[in-house]
Amino acid sequence: MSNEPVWDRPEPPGKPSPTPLTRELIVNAAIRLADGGGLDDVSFRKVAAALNAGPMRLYGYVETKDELLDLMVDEVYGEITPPPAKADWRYGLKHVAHEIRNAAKRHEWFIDLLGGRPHQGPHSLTHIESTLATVRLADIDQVLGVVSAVMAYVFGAVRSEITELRAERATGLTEEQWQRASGPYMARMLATGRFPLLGRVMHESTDRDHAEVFGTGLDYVLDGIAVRHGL
Amino acid sequence: MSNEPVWDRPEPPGKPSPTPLTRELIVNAAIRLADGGGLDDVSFRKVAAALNAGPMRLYGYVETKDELLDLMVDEVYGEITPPPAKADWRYGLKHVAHEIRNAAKRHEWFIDLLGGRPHQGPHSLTHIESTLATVRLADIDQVLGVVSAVMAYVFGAVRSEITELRAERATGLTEEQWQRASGPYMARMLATGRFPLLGRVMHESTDRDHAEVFGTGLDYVLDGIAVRHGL
DNA sequence: TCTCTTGCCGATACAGTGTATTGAGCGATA
DNA sequence: TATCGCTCAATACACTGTATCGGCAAGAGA
Repeated sequence: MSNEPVWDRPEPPGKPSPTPLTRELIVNAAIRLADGGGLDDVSFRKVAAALNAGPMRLYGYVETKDELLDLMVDEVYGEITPPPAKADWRYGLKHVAHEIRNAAKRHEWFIDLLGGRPHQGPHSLTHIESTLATVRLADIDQVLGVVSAVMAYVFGAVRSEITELRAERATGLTEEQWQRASGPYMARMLATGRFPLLGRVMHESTDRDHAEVFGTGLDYVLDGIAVRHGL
Repeated sequence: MSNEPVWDRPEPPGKPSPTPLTRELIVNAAIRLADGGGLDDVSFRKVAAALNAGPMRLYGYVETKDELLDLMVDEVYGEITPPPAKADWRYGLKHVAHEIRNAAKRHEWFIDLLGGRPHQGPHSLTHIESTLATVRLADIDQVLGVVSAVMAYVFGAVRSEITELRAERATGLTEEQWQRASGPYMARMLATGRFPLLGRVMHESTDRDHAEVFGTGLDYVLDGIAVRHGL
């Protein structure tokens, strides 16, 4: 249970222990592990081992694994630079969107954690605040609606991009190899003739730059906002 | 590893065993469990127990747990009714969007599985095909771009909605109770004065109907598509 | 009808997980 | 110096996905 947030719970003060250890040290170690081998490599035992400590030692600094994951997410939010204070709403939101995408490129696990639970860490909060500030509409409900819509698109788009990237990596990088792995099955399916458009997508589609695709989709959302609110 | 998809791998033929057991039975049992207690309740042991079988028995029908999850996702895709064949593109995409949202309302775990791995099941494929078919643009790249953008928004929006719903449920339904749980911490944060807009959101914001909020965001995306492609 | 073989099912086993509990050692205080 | 309290590590527990193995039961061949 323990829904009481912990972002400002104090750490134990001085630790003349084997290695001094901080919550920050723990989070950084966890992030390094996750960057290297994915979220599966983030276990209390492995994180502790990376810090020359026993697993149970961590519980002095972090109450539960979910809390550790929250801390990791907030840390990444801290890496995200806010849009220039007086930026145009459109430029500002674009900035935020690409900033999140870049963060997810650096830390692929980030996107897996993003939608899953509420983010109330200090970095998350300042991030939301600065994003809301970009949209200068009078009605706060409209501001929230606009930001939520953009974020929804960003989360969804980044997630699917990372997923695709992982899938490519898993089957071995090249389209060639994919043909050999999922190919036979997909070939059979396409041969049924029930999926003509999917067939066209797979055969005719030119693989465009991912960032560009992301930007185009984002422009749909921003255009829609512009027309609806006359901006 | 085993990237070879399994959607049409044949089942073992006759089973006059204690209970006959089918892949479909297994998937349905898993879905029932997940509907009841979330994805955490989907373990081979629990699913097998629900079918009066030993855990290892399932491996005759399902190669791995990930495969079981894929099958569950595809089953839910099967519940989604496609848009009317000759529907207007806008109406068609709206239909698909709400259909997915409704499915996620029935099966909250669905959205957790959605972005995470590629969906190549038969129901998933026909779903994608019929969605692509609603967008009648000549350039297949544009068709894909439009559908991807809409789906990205839908996934992101539904995910955050379900997440919020779960959070409410966890802290005990009422705003009142939330105030007592996360309240003190958030109150402290807001009291710093560093998050004026967030404060306004929490205090002034009227809690609108979720479906309506979802629809408004969706309209942003659709409007943007309309203006970009002159539809 | 009896035997052999084949294939499936369940029990057991293993490595891993998050975390509760317990015991030992050490630093600070009385 | 003796005691208290705190911290860290070891152990333990329940649980996960899955590999392996042993037995049983049904079908095939003589």
